[in-house]
Amino acid sequence: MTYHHGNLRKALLERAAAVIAEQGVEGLSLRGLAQDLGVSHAAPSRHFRDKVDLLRTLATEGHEALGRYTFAAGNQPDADPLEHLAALGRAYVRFSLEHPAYYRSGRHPEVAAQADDALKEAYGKRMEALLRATHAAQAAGWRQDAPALHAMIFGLAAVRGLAALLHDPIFRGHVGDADPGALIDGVMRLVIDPAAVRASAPAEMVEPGEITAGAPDAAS
Amino acid sequence: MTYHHGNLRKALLERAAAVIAEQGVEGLSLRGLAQDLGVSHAAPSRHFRDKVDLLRTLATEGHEALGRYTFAAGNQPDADPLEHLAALGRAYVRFSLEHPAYYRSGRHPEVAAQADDALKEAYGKRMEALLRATHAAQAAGWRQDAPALHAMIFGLAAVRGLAALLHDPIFRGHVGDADPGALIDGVMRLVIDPAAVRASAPAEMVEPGEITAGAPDAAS
DNA sequence: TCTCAATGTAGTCATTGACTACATCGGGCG
DNA sequence: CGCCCGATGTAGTCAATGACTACATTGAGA
Repeated sequence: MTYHHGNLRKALLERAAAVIAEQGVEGLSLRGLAQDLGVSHAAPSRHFRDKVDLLRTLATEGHEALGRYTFAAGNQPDADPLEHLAALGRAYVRFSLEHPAYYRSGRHPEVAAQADDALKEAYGKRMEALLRATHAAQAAGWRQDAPALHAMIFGLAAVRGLAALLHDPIFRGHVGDADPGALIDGVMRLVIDPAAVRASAPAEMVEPGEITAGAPDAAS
Repeated sequence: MTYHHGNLRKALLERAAAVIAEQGVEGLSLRGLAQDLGVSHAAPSRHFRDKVDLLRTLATEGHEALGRYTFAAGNQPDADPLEHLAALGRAYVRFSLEHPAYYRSGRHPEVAAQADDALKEAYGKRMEALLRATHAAQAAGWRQDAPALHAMIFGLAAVRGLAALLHDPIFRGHVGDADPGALIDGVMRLVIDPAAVRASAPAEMVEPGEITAGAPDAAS
């Protein structure tokens, strides 16, 4: 800690995440970060070309972490494809609440406008995983009438919008006391909508009385 | 135009909207605005206390305009409550594409964090109108099993999320050529889901078999 | 006509991002 | 073993910006 810091890059990312969680991206300043870590104001430039570069790095990490988080949440071995998809959606929203810095940096307009290959690839991997899960759910009877792309975007829009609402102080002020957990479950039930699957003709065999019974073939 | 501008306040709002539409909120500067309009750098402070005050004014105008826009789009006299709700949703997303400055200022985190009474009221009016439309749709058989609040938030999250996706360059890059209009229609069909209503017991008389017929094209 | 509130101007300061030149450290190579 | 050089951090600087203060101009109404 004398002249060289040790791992300034990592420290910058961690401190930035803490600041963003507290004050949002708008409250982040490179000079403030340097001061917090006890280095000179120019030190961060050795690790990040500019402010967007730091945010983009955080955003890329966030997409990768979100991928692991949703994978872990959706990987219950006994879940049928519909429950799997619902679990992915619930995990997405919970992740946004538990890791606000990842959420905010990942959706910052400057970052999206200046995305690099690493960020695009991390984003693309999530989309591919989601599309696979969507296909599996459709094969199990969910929204079979819709194009897979529309069905995927429908689910993605719902969870992204719900996360946005839960991060929006104006919305939070209007719905008042609502418990986020109950809201997430309730909304995701409307997105996945097992009743509609049972009402239409299911592709796999589903007994019309069982609600969440196990369709064993959960295609990873 | 010699010493006094005439209507600087209005000119500032209009120019700000144009800048935001082009470069986003991040590209907006009060001094740049003043220069564009040929006034001194301190002139804007006579009409807006600070930058957030200007954005908040734009956001409030935007919520009011969105209310009128959706009301106009959803007010087809012969539409049933489900089509009405779907029209509101489609209008929301179209509005966000046609008026990006209203959309972006209205969802800026600084603005949401520093909302004043006027903004909260404009927001609340939209929520009330949406809740009424949701109640009507539920009375007509839509998602009757869900609490009205959950059903409303489900629809709101879907359209807000879809708008966010359509404004996100990374998403746009991944879905490629997709036509926004077709996407909006396709996703809203999944949100409103007339088939599920007809499959369960409808409150109003609905003939099973017809899928998308009957509704006059909600073009315009 | 005179007054004064509304509106615009000029000057200033602190903060911030970004750039350049210089200092220090430490590992690999002669 | 010692030197060299790339990596890392420092100090200084500049332009852009938001926000503040003091002053100037206008025009409507008492």
